[in-house]
Amino acid sequence: MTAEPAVPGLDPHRSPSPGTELDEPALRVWRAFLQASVLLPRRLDEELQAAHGLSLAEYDTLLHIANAPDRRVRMSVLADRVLLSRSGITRLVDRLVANGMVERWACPTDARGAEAVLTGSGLDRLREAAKTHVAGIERHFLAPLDATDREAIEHGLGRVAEALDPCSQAMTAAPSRPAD
Amino acid sequence: MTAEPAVPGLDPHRSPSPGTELDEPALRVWRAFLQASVLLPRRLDEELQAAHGLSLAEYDTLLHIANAPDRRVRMSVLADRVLLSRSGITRLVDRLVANGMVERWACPTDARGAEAVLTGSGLDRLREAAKTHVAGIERHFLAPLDATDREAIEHGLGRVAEALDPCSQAMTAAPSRPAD
DNA sequence: TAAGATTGATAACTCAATCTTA
DNA sequence: TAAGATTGAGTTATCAATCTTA
Repeated sequence: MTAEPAVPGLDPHRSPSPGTELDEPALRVWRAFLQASVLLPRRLDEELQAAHGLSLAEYDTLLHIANAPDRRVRMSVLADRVLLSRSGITRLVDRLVANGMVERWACPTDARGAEAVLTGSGLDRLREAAKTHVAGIERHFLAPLDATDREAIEHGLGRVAEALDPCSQAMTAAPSRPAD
Repeated sequence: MTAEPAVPGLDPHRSPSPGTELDEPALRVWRAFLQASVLLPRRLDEELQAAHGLSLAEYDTLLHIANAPDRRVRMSVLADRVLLSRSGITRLVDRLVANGMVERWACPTDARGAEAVLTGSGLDRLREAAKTHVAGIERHFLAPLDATDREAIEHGLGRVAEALDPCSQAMTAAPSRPAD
């Protein structure tokens, strides 16, 4: 008991080597973000899985294909959007193909390329799953946030994400409009 | 081109079955959060790995042990803190033990239990890694956020996380004080 | 009988190497 | 020679089953 003063250089209450640690408020923001960033996707994944047998990544992939012109996307574009590696998206699409939600087509303009194309069944699955998923986002993410929180999170985390990967921002900023 | 109007029921511009989709602002907050929640931990993990051969989860585990009284923690407590399953923490601690950063001791008060104990070498590794990690958090997470953003993120995402897992909040709210 | 921790089997990702076409 | 996509090997997580002690 009376807890050892904790590790110098790590515990916010002591400051042995300045610059090596976060002050208390900074630590609290960081931990709040870290916790939410683990717990929230995990919960949404569980709900999606339980209700529709889809993982969050699979859902997200279907959604990106569905929102693309003609409901077809190049594999590499898809990988960028879903924040997965090339091989990762190959395997994920393999699963969707095996379950009849997606078909793989050769790219007409570049014979090296492949396109993932949503099937009717895939669209149906997606539409069903969307109800669950949207409800989950509203309940677990949006509900606890007031207008100020939402504004700040969009702004702040938007900048954070943009700095980490400038490419992936097209989608976030201007959803499904060709030019903006 | 001129992008098909996208999938009904999924695209914010059309509203075929109300309640099935998020409005545009909500969608933007959500996507900002989702992107940051993938990209930021990934980047911090890469930096830690490159500079010190530690994953983010390993770092976090070492930190929790280090900040515990006596630098020792029960495995199950550790699992809760690091948001890992029981078997997950067993395997992670296995790696830390194999690398000499942690030792496994029998729990004195409950012979079923085990405690993870930080070694001197583990503490050294942690201290070194902390420099990199704190710098990364400041640079990639805190720097793009102004005071308002931080406040909102701490409050808002704090509530989000708390609703998803009431237990895991003890740490976030009151770091390393026995009673609060 | 239940709780703490570990082990076996499995899933989903990564990197590096490969194959095909530009 | 390089770019798009896939395959092979390895890593790290999970769940379910097991072992030990309360």
